Amino acid sequence: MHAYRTHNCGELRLADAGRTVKLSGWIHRKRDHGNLLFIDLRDHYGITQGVIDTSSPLLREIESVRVESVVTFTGRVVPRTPDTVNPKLATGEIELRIDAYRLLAAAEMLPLQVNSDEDAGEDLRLTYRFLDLRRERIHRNILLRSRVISSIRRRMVDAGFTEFQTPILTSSSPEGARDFLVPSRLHPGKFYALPQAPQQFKQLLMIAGFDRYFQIAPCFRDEDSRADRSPGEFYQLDFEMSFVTQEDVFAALEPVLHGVFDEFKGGRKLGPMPFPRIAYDEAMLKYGSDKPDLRNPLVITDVTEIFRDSSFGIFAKSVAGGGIVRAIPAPGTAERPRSFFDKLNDWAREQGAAGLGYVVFAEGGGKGPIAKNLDANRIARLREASGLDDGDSLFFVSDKNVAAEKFAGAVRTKLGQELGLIDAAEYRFCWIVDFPMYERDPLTNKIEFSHNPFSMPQGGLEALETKDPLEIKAFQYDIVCNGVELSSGAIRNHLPEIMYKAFAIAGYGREEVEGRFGGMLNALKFGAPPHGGSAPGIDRIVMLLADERNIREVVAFPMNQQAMDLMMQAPAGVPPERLKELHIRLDLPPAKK
RNA sequence: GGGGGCGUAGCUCAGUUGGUUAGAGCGCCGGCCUGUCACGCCGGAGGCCGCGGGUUCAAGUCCCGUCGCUCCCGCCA
Repeated sequence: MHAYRTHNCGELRLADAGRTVKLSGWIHRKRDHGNLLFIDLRDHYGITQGVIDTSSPLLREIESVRVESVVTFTGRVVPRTPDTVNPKLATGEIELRIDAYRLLAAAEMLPLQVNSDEDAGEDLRLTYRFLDLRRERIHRNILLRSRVISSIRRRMVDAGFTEFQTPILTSSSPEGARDFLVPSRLHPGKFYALPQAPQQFKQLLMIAGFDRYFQIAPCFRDEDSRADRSPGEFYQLDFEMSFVTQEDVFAALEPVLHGVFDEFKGGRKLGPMPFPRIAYDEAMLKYGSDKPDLRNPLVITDVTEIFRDSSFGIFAKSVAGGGIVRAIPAPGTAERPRSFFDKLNDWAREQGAAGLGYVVFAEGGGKGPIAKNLDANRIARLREASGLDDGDSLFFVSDKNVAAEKFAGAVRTKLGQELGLIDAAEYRFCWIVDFPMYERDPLTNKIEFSHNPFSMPQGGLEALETKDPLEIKAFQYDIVCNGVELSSGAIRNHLPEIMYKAFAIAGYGREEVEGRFGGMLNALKFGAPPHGGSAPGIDRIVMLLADERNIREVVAFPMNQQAMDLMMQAPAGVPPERLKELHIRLDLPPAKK
């Protein structure tokens, strides 16, 4: 007989009745009837009910074992009587008559309850993550993560991609975030950097002729966390392809993502392929965001001209000062009480906006504070521009360009939620394309790269030499699902001359570019294929599929918001000898009390 | 770096206009119970009300400071 088990806790069925079996697992729950004791035994695979009564001398002993202790039960599988079958359990048609028992590891009193859905505080859950991970929901999430990654890997290999590993200890990358640094013992005063992404390595693999690369790649960025952004580290499906256009990249990734979502979507709906392509400018206008949630049917319109020189003074003044006015529809809200509009206005102020204007369409005209200050002609134009009619209302925001655009997006999202327009059981993808290559820093007034400086500008060298930099688009794209940015990607700039010119426009001299990105430039000089790729975030994909709102729910051992591992107690100080060996002396700020 | 929320028993939380001995559910300990599956019933232990200061006859409650967690902005192409 096996030492620990002949079966797992999820597999016994009616057909096994009569067999003598051995099960091992954690005591999930006990129901003690005095002379009859039920024990739910749990392992990774499921739960099986054990039962023991006064006919066994072991009853008193097993009664006293605490939940979450690890035990082995030996006994006979017996069918349950029809009235005691538990349809909620896969093993619910049988139970185990316990006639031998072994305590493998006793558990102390628990700091959090494994057999409960009760939401423990996150710091407690992270301190005792090994217990938290026993709990059904998070256990399932981590398992889903594993299956999703397997599925991605299989689909990528089937699509002709080759998996690589790239260095973890590497040099500082030219990307935007802060690096995590690792001191070098052999080279005092020098530091490795952990990769923010394997960006340069995957490009080098293309230059090396490997054609189609992918990696489930760990990425490290020393930036503050968010609910959808892991502190410190996260994983990407990093891939790159040679001899491709932007559409070739889309055509490669779409079936992988669509396939994975289709495989794991459960009962939820999934939009069709190909995913819609939306230009960045259009996304900012219609959705007020470069990561629009397309489940939200509301579309923003620009109504700046309708308010220009109008008698609604606040907006007319804003427009005269170079501002814009954006309108967000709220269909079917005309009959809502005044408090509906007031609450949204309060919310807008909380968000730091001046307020939220609105017009209610009724009886062929307009009602509300703004409508009183607008002539009938302008009301009619608003109605036409927004495509609304009696029974609907229209909200307005006015501000300088970018601020108004973004706040209109926030209002669109808020209205979508308030009006219940967003179908939670649906996945809607889109590509955002044609990102601007450059933007003007509002503070310094300088031209700078708006996103990735290594993207190929649309129009190539000619565009850089002849066009207004702010008009130049890049072959750069994001993939977005349900308002979550899954990745950025680009067709890379693989020609040194275009790279020098692109950097020159942003104010970087030839020497500076060579100094900072010499390795990459050098590689491009010896025959680089046109190439491009993308890197969807694995954690975010799993988060969407698991229907979780916090990314830490799909990471087995995440750090907390302060980038600390509460269980392993990282980061930690190091002994002075280690620092000495590294030639590092600390210069700490005054200690907090 | 900035803003919001939270901090009371091992856990999740309640705690009224400041007013006797700070409560509940779960867990823990003890007792009863032979068909439960969130078993039930009876009893018990368990509190620096995050920490420090202040106002007051009186502070979990009000004020100031501080620490911690979390959500958002900045930041993250």
